[in-house]
Amino acid sequence: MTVHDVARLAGVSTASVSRVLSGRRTVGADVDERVRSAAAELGYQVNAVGRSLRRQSTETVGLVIADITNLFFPSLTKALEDAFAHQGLGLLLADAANDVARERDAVSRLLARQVDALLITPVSRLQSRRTIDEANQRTTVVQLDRRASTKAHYVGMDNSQAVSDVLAHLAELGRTSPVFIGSDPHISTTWERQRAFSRLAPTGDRVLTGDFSLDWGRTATIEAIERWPDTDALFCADDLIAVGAVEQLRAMGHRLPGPVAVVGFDDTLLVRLHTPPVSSVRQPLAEMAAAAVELAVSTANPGVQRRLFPGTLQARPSTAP
Amino acid sequence: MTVHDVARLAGVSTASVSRVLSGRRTVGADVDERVRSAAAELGYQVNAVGRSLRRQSTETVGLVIADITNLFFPSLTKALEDAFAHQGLGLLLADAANDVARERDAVSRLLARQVDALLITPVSRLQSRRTIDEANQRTTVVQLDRRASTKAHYVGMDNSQAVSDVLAHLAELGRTSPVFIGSDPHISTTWERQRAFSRLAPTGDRVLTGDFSLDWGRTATIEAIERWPDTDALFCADDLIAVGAVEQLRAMGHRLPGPVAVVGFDDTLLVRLHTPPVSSVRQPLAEMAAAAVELAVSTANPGVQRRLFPGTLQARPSTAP
DNA sequence: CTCTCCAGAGTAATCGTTTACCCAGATGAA
DNA sequence: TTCATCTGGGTAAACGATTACTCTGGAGAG
Repeated sequence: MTVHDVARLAGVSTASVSRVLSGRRTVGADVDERVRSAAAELGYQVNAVGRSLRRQSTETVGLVIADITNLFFPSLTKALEDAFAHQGLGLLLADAANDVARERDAVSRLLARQVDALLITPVSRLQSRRTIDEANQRTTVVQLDRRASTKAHYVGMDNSQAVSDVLAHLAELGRTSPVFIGSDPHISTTWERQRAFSRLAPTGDRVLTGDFSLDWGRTATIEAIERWPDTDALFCADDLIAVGAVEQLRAMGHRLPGPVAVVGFDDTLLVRLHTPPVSSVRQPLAEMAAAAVELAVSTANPGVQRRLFPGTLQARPSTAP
Repeated sequence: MTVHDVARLAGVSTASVSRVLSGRRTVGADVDERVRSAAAELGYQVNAVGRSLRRQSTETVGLVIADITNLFFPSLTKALEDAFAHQGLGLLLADAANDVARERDAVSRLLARQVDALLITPVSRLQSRRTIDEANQRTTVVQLDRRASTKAHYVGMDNSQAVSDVLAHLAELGRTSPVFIGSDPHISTTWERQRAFSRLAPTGDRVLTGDFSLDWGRTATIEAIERWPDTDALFCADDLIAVGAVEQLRAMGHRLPGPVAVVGFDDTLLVRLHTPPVSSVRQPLAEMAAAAVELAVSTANPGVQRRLFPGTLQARPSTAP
């Protein structure tokens, strides 16, 4: 079922069929009508592969997610899928499973498929740079949430501002001795949040780093309370750690809300549905996705763009007085 | 950068280049060597669009997810991505956002892209049927987790067995008056679980149906306890409802573990990290994904396949004595 | 020595669509 | 009336890779 079949049935040339169906040039009323009804009769649908080859554009963008089991990324993926589908663009998904080598592989496969743009949440702040820079020479690359290269676009949250907001919130409640529980410092978001904390918090040197897990939240909590007994807030680099911290505090006999507050990042279902609910910084996913679309489809090249969006603290019982 | 460039540099024909790089026919040792080094020198990478057009195969499968915000589906997506990437197959993702019209759209877009197979978790047991049957005439369709048509392959969990296992577990603990809290009965899994419950449970007529939400879990719990005061277990169609039920029970002053047990489906992070942890039936995602791959790539057509895998109850405090 | 067969290599057709280019006829201005 | 312009349509050349087909030379069988 091709344009030729439609053309034959309609008694016109393939050029006319293409013109009618893609609407890229006007044609006479009768030809238009004949083509449309022929196409309808045959149930013809354009073959996107042939079109892509000729047009040199696939109307598809690649998305490389650092770790799709991390609850935050499905939310981001959904926001992106929404935004791109709205533009008629498909999303070719790949998971890097937190592994730089798999990430490089995924990027290479997506490039071979001639994606019109590549979205990526880099696995590692340092080690993903080369992969991104190489890809950036072949297509438009947009870094999302995390960043590893200054040569490619970036869309994310203003972590500095977010950290500052959270600290202000804590201070308002009289909590002035927070400890930062970081996750893996190879992750750019964690890294940025931690640096902002060090710069802005009264107890800026109280920082622990570990990995992305509930257990790390638990052990870090024990360590924090032990090393700094006057701790009155645990500022966690992400929600999973925050939940671990809350669990540990309760296991240690603390009440929540109580003497030690806990706050996380990303506002995933995890903290919203937890008992008690845990405060967390929400990223404006829809706006970020819209910005990603804009950068991905922009033909004009006004240099590398960096778009930072404000995060908003969702205050919940875990930080209540 | 095309086969022509490589051919010119290597001093051979494009046919030879293609043969070496795709490895589909043997060539002489010197030609092989010359082509490889020319390709390496130019950094040539095959253009998958051209290849797809000629080979009439995109090495890509489409995945239409009913609702990607439903925590279970990201896990499924990850399992699928893993399994298909392993075969060198890409995953083109679309979200139906729980809407039959959007689902139809997504399917049509994926078909236009000539996906080699289409994976789908149908939005509605009844209304998705036509979309699936139509797609099934154009490519191989595999229904996953949920099903709407008997004419297309299906890979899922044996809900009957799972329900039976859970009831046995409850009975062992002396709980013989369970209530089933269903979700939207248009969802095939919910529907099957509910029917199995009605058939197998001693209190098979105690069934409430609502929607996929925490709040429904809450209100259903209230209603259940009110209508059937001897209720000793809440058998929920999914984890979100189960968590809602647990929350409501606690709000009503029940202890957990305690007189009323709660069990859910899908074993998402939600129930694993909840306090108290909630029992749930785990689906064997990796096996299901492997089966999906097998069906998707199978060229031989031995008729419509139905692959059911056993679920395993993860017993946790919410059903403890 | 002749004939068949085979391996290795090249030529060119092909996949389905778009579009550069061309042509005919009509329109309108001078 | 003449010439430039415009409109609507067709022809055929792309896009990039694969592969059916062809050709050549050599090996092996008889």
